[in-house]
Amino acid sequence: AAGTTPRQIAEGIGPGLARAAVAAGVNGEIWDLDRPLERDAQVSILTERDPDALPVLRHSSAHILATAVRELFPNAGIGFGPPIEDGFYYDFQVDRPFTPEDLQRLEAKMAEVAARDFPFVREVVDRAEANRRFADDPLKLERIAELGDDETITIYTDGPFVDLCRGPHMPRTGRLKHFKLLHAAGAYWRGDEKRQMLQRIYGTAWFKKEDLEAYLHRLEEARRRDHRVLGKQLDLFSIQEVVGPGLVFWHPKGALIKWLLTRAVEDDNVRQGYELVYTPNITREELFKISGHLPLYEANQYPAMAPGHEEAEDVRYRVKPMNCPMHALIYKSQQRSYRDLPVRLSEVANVYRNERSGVLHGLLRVRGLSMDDAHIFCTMDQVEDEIFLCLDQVDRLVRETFGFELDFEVSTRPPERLGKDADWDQAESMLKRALERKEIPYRVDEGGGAFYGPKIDIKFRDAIGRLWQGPTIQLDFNLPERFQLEYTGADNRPHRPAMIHRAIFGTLERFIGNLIEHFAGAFPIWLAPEQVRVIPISDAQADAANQLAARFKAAGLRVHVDARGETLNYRIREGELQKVPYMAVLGQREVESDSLALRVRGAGKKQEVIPVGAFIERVTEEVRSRLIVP
RNA sequence: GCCCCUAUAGCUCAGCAGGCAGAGCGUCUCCAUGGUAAGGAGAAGGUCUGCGGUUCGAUUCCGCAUGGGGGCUCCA
Repeated sequence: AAGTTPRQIAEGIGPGLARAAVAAGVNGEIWDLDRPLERDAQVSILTERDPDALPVLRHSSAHILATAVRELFPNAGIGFGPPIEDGFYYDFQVDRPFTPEDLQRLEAKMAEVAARDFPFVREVVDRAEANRRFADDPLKLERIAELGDDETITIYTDGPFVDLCRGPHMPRTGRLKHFKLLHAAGAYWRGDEKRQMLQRIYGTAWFKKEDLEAYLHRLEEARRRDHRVLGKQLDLFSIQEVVGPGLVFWHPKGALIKWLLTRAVEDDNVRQGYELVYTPNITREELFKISGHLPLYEANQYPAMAPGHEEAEDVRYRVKPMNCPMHALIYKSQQRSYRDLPVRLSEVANVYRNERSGVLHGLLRVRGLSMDDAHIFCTMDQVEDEIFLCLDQVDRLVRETFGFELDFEVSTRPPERLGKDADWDQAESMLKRALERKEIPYRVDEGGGAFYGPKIDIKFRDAIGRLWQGPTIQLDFNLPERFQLEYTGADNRPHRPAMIHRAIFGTLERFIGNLIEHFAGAFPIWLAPEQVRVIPISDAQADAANQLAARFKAAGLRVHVDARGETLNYRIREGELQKVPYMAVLGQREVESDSLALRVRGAGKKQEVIPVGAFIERVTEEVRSRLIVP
């Protein structure tokens, strides 16, 4: 009914629903509870059972945080406070950074503000009024100046706090009950690193106590799986100061996983018709001038080295940050006929990128990367089939092998780009057709492609629901041009091939980091660096243990014997902590009957005594069933 | 690179309002020879990240550097 507000309507429905209402939708559009309807309309009330209500709760929570900040820090400038996944943040301009004690005080103050149950009041103002109201807040004035003339400027007030905001909000602050401030950090104003840095406070908010607790538990679970901690505990890798940040040492157990993955992708490549190549780690920088990476990519490259012996002063070498130009050179090293295409070159190669120090993070962001890289040179007409084969590989190596659920996104032409529109049309439709042929649903990021070609980005979801960047398939119109790559067509004339970059695991560092967190260090039998640990109960079984281990080894299993002079309990505990999938305990009874007492990782006291032959059969079969290396 | 936090034994961490450093685990030795998540005893092990400054005296306070962490920006 025109003239009434959604709140009035909600309150008319009944007290139960009115309490549940957090925001209103009018004719499918999100509206404010206090904005009177301009004409008769269909009104729907968002209740807290509706997942769409959470962002509203969180946005209001951010305002309540700002309300608390203003009470404790009256001079604070107010930045932005949007809802984010699982929570909210708000940026403030304050004369000193927030401390953990500040967060505690603010959290208490927020509870107080919420308990006072202020209504969120919406007010429409004109530009002059808005400028007057926020005259002492330069951050807000900047925002107001940017608002278009056709935009409605709204102000929200909850108790003492007034904010420029588009809304919508909960009806009252009292709705906020289950929240927590998580941490404070610096953040650039408007996300621009050239602008000043504000102090950001992150928090989370939920309708139900159980949801908040479950969320905090998830955070705890993520910390428990941290690959940097597990990497040390399980002795998988290290990063050492004398060598430098972002440079990974793979210890024997981590190296084994890396080796298995490398073999998996190399074997699959060969079966798929790729050819393996090896290219140098350093090159004269001329190469990157041709490719255009210099000077464009220079900030991410290590600086040039001195010339080699007897070389001119201006001949400089660089360690390579990517393989593409080298693979292009191999393509170019001979005349190519259309009959030779596609040429598929693959290489698991070490490349080095001089990443800014602040971005490094364990295995997930490093400076020395092992890329499972490949480049396909083909005719434009072959692109679709080649993409299809790449998707096949992704399906086999990532989805089937690890059971990851995949998420596909196609990024199309950006405003600034190279290449003819006709080529982009064809390329984009081929990417999409390849996905459709494989019956893969995908999202489209319009304009999200690189300047040199469209791409498919693939993300995968780990055991606790987090999405990670996985495989990428990128089309490139630029390098074939820069390197003047050609093939002779059926018409006996030179043509330019298309080039596809693709990586299945991306980088082995990042992928293994993801795997460590996904499995929480408890790798499945086919990936576990140590598959079986043989534990003789006493010295009397030591020889038998070594003989048993030799039989396992002969069957292709990765086995260790723990015959240390420690108690059985102690060694069992150690095996569990090291997350070894199987422990084969050997006492007098087992030795006499050629059997072993099997303890399965995580199964506790539950154990079975089985004949050695049966165990070997069972485990080798288990390995074979998910074998990523034939 | 930017904001903040942080650095003590191989690991995880106490400690020191400024007076030549401590625990648990791990390592080594000895005893115990065990039936499914830590048996007992003893020993070794530290220029308290580095360089400056303040001070009679600095691991402790201050500055800078380096590494690490939480974010921002960037990204595989």
